Amino acid sequence: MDEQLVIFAKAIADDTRQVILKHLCCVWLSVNDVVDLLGGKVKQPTVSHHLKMLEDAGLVNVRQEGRQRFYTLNQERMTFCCGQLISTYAPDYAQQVINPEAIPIK
Amino acid sequence: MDEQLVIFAKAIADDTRQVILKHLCCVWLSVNDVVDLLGGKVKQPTVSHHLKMLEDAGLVNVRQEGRQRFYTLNQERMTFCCGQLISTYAPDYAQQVINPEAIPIK
DNA sequence: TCCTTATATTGATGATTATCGATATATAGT
DNA sequence: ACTATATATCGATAATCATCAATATAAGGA
Repeated sequence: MDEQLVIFAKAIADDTRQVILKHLCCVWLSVNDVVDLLGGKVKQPTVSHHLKMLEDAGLVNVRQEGRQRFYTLNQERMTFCCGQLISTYAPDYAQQVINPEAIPIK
Repeated sequence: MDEQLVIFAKAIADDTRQVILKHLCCVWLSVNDVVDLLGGKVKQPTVSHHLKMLEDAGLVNVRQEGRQRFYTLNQERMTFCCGQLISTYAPDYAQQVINPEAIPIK
């Protein structure tokens, strides 16, 4: 059993976290930036909690700057995990769908 | 927000269900077949519950035969959902990694 | 040093979910 | 019709998890 794939799935198995991931795509945002972008739907401690889960799953990169922590989506990791999912649960498609050259190692 | 992607993620966000999916890869199994393959770790009602979740997510195909229900992994659906994940959360990789010709429509 | 700002952590609460025993339903065989 | 088998559903319970208010930590500026 690939424990990593379960951790990955749990990390994205929440609508709030998926919204956060979308906001973190291609940009670096501080925690409060994310809180603001969510428009008051969730408070800061909740956002911190979600970001920690995403960090534990390797789905975000983090950069500390002074007292702020900036997060961004880790597209390599996302791609790798999806590649693992397809290899494991869609082996008949893996060959056709995936270009192994382009899949990040880890 | 793509609700389907959250449903998909929730469906695979459980280790028992991932084990079940692996057993259902490339073979048709009855509910009791799955129960047996899990070696007494989970009872039949629990397996039925998991299979229902997987069915709701479209991740398994079902075939009724007499009083038995046979399930198998839906690799097309798995591939489609992973393609959606990559398109959404790894757009910079989507072009290189995915062969759009090979991705199932839905 | 004191105050402010940014984020993490703690503890509690409500909601969701995984699990099971018991039971219902449905089908096949006798 | 009766029995056995296969699966689904129900109701309950325990575990997990999302959320928040309060507080701790840590860093920058006065």
